[in-house]
Amino acid sequence: MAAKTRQKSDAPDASDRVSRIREGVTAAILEHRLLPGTKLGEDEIGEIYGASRTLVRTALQQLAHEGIVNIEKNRGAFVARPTPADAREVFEARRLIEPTIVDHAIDAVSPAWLDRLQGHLAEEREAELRGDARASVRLSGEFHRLVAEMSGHSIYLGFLKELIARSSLIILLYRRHDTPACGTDHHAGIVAAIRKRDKQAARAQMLSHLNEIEAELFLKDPAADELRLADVLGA
Amino acid sequence: MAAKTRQKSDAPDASDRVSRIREGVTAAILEHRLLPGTKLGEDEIGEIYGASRTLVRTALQQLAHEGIVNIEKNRGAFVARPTPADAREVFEARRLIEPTIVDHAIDAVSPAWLDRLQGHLAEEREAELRGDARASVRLSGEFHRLVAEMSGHSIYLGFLKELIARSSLIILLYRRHDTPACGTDHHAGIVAAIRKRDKQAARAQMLSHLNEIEAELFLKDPAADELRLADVLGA
DNA sequence: ACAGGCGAAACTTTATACAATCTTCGCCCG
DNA sequence: CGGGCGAAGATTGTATAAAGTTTCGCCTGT
Repeated sequence: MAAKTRQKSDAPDASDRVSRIREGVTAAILEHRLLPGTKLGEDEIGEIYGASRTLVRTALQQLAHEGIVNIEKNRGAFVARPTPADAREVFEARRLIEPTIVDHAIDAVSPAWLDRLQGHLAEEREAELRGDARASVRLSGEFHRLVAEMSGHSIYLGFLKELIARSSLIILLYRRHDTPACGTDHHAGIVAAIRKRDKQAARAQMLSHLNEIEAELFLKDPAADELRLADVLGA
Repeated sequence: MAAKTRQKSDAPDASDRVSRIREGVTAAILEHRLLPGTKLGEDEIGEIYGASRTLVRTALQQLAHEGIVNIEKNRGAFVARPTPADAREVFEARRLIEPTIVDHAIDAVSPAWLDRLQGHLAEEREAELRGDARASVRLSGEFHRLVAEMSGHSIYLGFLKELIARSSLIILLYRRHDTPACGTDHHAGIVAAIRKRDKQAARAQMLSHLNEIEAELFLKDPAADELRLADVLGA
């Protein structure tokens, strides 16, 4: 019922064309194929998806609202470039919300959900074995999203989708080493706690998981312009 | 800086025309001049604001993303009608986020902010004395938003804006008595705690404030269709 | 040789026209 | 007299074209 209310406005996998565009671009950003600062021209995207600029524009506006695209007036849309301050805010929000989400997930636990979680872990392991960094990044985020879906809390799910997308950009921009996404083992531990219906352990593991991800980042406050230049030179 | 990143995508008070439409409609919904279920025709709104359907459409899509408008394919946009389940989710989320927000607000406390808070309390009292229910409803929500702005946490602010807007609809739909919005006294108490920089008291007061608001609601699960009929008859 | 300004091209923004879909009202049939 | 079918009207979804803004290159003047 709650889901039905949002179904049309926010359809996650609707078959209409604007959703296809949105998801295509989102995937490209989340898999780090589109780097922060990249210009997303309307014609360009429209040609790729065989759609008119009207639809592309709608999709880009949605992505802007989700915070992974910036629309600058009369200049166009660009892949967002979160600042270190943004990064800290995102992770703080995740530390606040995700422990509560796992709580709810445990309340909703069922064999079917455990299967899905287990299957996801398998996918993650496989991608990492393959050395497929893109798939790893994507699956790593999808794990958290899966737990949120499991919680059945549509508002938390919506918030978390936004936070995950931004996190992906943040990790790309600020990670220290070439860490292979965030540890698959952490995810396995969280699933184990969910299976045991041990809320306290699940919350604690989720929290430390998030802390470790953030700890691997290099979040210094640069003069924003310096950063911009440095990145451009690097790319 | 963080704010600048979101400025264009999410501009709260930008001078462009689509923002004017969005804020006009939002205000109408928050002040309970537009009731849940009301159809928002594109031509209709466009004529009011002297804008073409393109701009109206953009504004409505943003409102849909904020959760206060539902867009049904090929049918149009309607003021959202949150279910009791939605209502419980919204208030749970607020209970999670707002105590943390007041914490941050206390960290950012300054004479200027205290003045703004005090001024807002005065406005609220005045509106209530005038018996201006519309202004009361609006100001009551704006208080929470003000605290969120004070916290300087742009992500929490964005989330809370959404939650406040939905809360307004929920209160309209499900309140038991004609309670004069949520108690101004609570707000005064919260401001007092902020002034004293007493985080524990501020969190506790915010929490009990939210609990009291929700306690005044009548959140039974009706057959959705029954509810719809009852409302229509009432209106 | 270099700085400043002018102009054209490319892009976004906005408006309008067209197509598809749904709703509604009337009519016919049972 | 009630229910279902069908066509007209209205509304949304999509595309295209006109308008405004920015940006970049080039030219001129010093």
